Amino acid sequence: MRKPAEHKAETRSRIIEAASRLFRAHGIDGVGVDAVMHAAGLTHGGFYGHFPSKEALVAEVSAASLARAADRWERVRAAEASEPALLGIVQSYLDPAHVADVARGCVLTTLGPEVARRSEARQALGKSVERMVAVLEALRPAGGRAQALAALSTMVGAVVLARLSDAPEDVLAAAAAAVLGDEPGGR
Amino acid sequence: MRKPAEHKAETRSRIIEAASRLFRAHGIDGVGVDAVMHAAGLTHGGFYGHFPSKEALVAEVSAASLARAADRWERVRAAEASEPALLGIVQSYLDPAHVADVARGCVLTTLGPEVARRSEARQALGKSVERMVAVLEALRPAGGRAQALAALSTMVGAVVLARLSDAPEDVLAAAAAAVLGDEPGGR
DNA sequence: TGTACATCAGTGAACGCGCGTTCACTGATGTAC
DNA sequence: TGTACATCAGTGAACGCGCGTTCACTGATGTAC
Repeated sequence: MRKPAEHKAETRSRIIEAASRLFRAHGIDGVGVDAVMHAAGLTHGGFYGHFPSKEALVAEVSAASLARAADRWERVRAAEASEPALLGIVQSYLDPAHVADVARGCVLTTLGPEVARRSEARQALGKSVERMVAVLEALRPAGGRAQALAALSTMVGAVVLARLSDAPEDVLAAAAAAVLGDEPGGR
Repeated sequence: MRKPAEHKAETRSRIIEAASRLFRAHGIDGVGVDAVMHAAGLTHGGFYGHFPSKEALVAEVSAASLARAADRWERVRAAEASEPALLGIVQSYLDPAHVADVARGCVLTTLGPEVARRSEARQALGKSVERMVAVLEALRPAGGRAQALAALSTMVGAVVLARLSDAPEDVLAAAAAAVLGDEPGGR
């Protein structure tokens, strides 16, 4: 069954993409190696030709998913002026569609606590978080890094809470108002 | 082995308390019924005399843990004036000790996404979240419910991010400044 | 007050099942001649 | 150009193990007489 040269790398990405969706939707411990391989159109035995362990897949998947989010933010920042770029990033993050689509949701909100318990995966996330904070800071430099960190905290927390809430829109709207500074209120 | 009348209820709480610590520390799927029962000083077979299923335990544990947090917030609110009460609540939530002590950490930050995937447990959380929001709103009524929701989002997100970060104090300090309104910056 | 019995919280063996991982094998492809 | 062989991505059976759950049993306690 030997395949053309780049075939293995393609299969590998297919495994990562399948795992990325499944882990976010059902949790890391909620998805077995065989389910991932099946979703990638393969049988479970082949897995260990691509990854040394499930833990290694988890680390790579977490890093890859969040890196993709960071890429998107940087692309938006490069393509638009600060104000519309910030608006676009915040509104698409704090969107009911993001809350509903767990399988494609931001890793920080879907797997954050689970990844925090796994040192290998945790460390693989750091760089992308930093890039996201940097984008937020660049889009509103006056607030400095602290305000960027607070904004990201608000966004992540709002999506987590919205997924637990019966009225997700309220949480999202409140968080968007706070992050974008529309009438922060009471200060 | 029949025990005094209230003994069964005491055992039940012991199971809930053990599960509460273990689930938060290792994730719901990371802890088996036997580990919970062992931590409660019992053998696994007795579990089903107290709960119909692991899922039922998960729902009850989530609800109980968050209700305890809501109790604490309400007690602080009742005991102190608004300003010190808010300061106390926010600072103890955004404390490095809270980030480090996962086993006793707020359910929203330790099990949020996991609970969001389990409808029974998710629904059991709603009331306590609402109580926490109500406390925040009461402590700063001018901002209304929206600001309270945003503040809770920031606090939850900050602890989640801090647990993923190599510099948790930065995230916590930034979130505390944003929530307490010390120099929100750039607005 | 003392004895016999019913209760039932907790025990521990057993169940079927799915997990992560290993490994001997297959067979399509690239390469050597 | 055509044939023989080596490679190696992927297969699928098998492994030991721990899971959630069931169940026949135990034995300390409360109750009835």
